[in-house]
Amino acid sequence: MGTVVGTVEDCREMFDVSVQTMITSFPSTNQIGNPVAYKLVRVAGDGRLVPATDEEILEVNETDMHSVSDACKSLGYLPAEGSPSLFSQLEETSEVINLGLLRSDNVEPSTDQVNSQPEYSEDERLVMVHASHMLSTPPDSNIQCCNENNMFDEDQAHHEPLPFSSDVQNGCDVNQSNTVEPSSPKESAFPAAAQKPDFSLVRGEICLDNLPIKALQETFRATFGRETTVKDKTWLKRRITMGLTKSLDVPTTNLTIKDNKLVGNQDKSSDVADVVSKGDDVTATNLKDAPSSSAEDFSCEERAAKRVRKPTRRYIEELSETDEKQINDKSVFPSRDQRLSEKSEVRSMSVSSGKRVTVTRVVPLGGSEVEVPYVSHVRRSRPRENIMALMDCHTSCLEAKATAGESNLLNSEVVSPGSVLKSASGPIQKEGSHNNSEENILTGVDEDMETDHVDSSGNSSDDYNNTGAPMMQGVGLRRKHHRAWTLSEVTKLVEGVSKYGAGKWSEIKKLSFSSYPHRTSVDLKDKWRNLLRASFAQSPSNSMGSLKKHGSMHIPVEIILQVRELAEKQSLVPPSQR
DNA sequence: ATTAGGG
DNA sequence: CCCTAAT
Repeated sequence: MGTVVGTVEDCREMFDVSVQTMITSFPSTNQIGNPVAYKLVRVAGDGRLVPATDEEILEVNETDMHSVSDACKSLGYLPAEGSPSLFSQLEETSEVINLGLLRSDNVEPSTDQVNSQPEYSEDERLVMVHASHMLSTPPDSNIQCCNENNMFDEDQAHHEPLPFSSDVQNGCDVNQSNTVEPSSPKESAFPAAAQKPDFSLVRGEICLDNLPIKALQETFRATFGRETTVKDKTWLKRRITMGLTKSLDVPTTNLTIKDNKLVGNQDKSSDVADVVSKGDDVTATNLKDAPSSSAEDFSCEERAAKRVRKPTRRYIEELSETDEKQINDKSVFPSRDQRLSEKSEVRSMSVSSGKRVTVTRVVPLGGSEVEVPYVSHVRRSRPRENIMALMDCHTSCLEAKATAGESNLLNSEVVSPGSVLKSASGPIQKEGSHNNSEENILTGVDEDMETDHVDSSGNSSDDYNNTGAPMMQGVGLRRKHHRAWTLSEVTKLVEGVSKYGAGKWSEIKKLSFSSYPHRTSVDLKDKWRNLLRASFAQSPSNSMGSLKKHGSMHIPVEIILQVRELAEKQSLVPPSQR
C-alpha cells in the first residue's frame, strides 16, 4: 500500500477515500459474500468516489463470485502445509481465506507457490490483491503485476476487465490536479511513480518489502487515517494488510454469525472493530502483542464461523449396507474439499450442525481418515442383528429337524447347528444345494420343486449366507437376505392361504413352509400382501401379468387370479370364521 | 408368540 | 425386508 500511496499520488487520495468510503458508507448489512461490491467504486467527474451502481456490481459479481468461492475452496488447505512463517497456521488460514474472498479472478495459487516464494508473504499478496481490486486497476496493470510475481498466471487468462477501469483511470488523472490529502509526504518518497499510475501503483504495492519504513508508515496512515510511530516493518505491513483485509472482510464474511460476533466481540476482537472503526489504538501501544493476539482472535472467529461442518444428508441407519457403503465411500460426510466447497453454507448451518456433527471421531480408512458421527456407527437399536442370522439359521435348523424324517441325528446337536448340519448331513446338504439352485433361479420359471422338497433341512447357515445376505460381519450389518420368492413358494403360499386362510401365517408357515426355513410367517404375510396388491394392480389389463417391468418375478396370471379369488373369499369371510 | 400395518 | 404396535 505504501507504494500505492507513495507512487501514485493522485490515486493515493482515491485509495484513502475508498477505504473510508467502504467502511462507512457501505454498511455491514451489505449483501453476503459480496466482496466485490465494496471494491467497486467509480470516480465521478469531480474526482470523488462513487459507489458502483447495483448493475455494475452485479455485473462484476456474476463473473467474480464463482471464482471467488473456488479460490476459497482451493485455498482452504494451504494452511495445512504450514509454512513456517510469522503467523500461526490458523492465522494463515484466515488470511488465506480472506485472500480467496478478495480475489476476483479464477486464480488458484498453489500451496507450493506460497511456500516456495518466501519473498512474497501473505501480506504482500493480500495487499496486491487489495490494490488491484480496490483501485479497480486496469487489467493491463494487473497483468503486469502477475508477470512480475509470476503468481497469478491464470489471472491474465481469466481476468475480465473491470467495467469501470477506464473510469478509474480517468478519475486518477482528474485527481492529479486536486490533491485531497496534501499532508502526505509521499511525493518525496516516490517521485517517479506519478508517471505511470496504474502499473507502478500495483507494482509498488507488491513490493512492500522494499519500501522504507517511512513509506509503510505513510501507507498505514493512509489506510487507517492516523499516524503511527511503529517502526517495525513487518508489523506495519501486517497491520496494513489486515486493515484492508478486515475492512473488506467485515462486509464480506458478514453473515448472521458474523454480525453476532461483531456485536458481541467488539471489545475482545480489537481486530475487526478497531481496524474498521476506530483505526488502531493498539498500534502505538503494543507492538508485539497486537499482531499476534489480534491475529489469533481473528482466526478464532473465522474458524468459529467457517470451520463448522455442514451436516451432510441425514445418516440413514436404515440399511446396514448403505452404512457400510457410505463409510467406505467416505461419503458419510463430505470430504474436506467438499466441505470447503460448500463453505458458503457452512456458516449458516453451523448451528444445526453443531450438535450432531460436533461429536465425531476420526476413522482411518484406506489411508485417509474420515470423520464419522459417533452415533450411527453402532447398531442403532438392539444388538441382536448378529445373532439374528444365527438365530434364523438355528430356528430353521430346528424346524428342519422337526419336520425332517431323520431329524434324530441332528437333534442331538443343538449346540452348533451350523457346523453340525454342514458336516453331519451328507444327503441333506444335497438337498440344500438343490434348494439353492431353485432359489437362484429366482425368476422361478416354474418348479414343482416343492414336492420333492420333501424336507430339505439342507438350509445350512452356509446356504443362507451364500444365497442371501452378506454375512453379518462385525458391527451392525443387518437386513436379512433378499430372497426373491420363487414361483413354487408363491404357489405354496397361495395354496396355504386357500387351505388355512389368510392370516393363519403361522399355520401356513408350519404346514406349508416347513421346508423353507427362511420364510417366516411374517414373510408369508408380507408376500401375501404383495400378491394381493399385484393382483389388484393387474386387474385392469390381464396382459399386464407378464408385462411387469422388471425385477420381481412375473406372476403367472393363474396365480394372480387365484389370489384375487382368495382375496375375495377372505374379505367376505370374517377372520373369526377361519 | 402372532398378526397387522407402516416404512 | 424390517420394525412395531396391538392382540
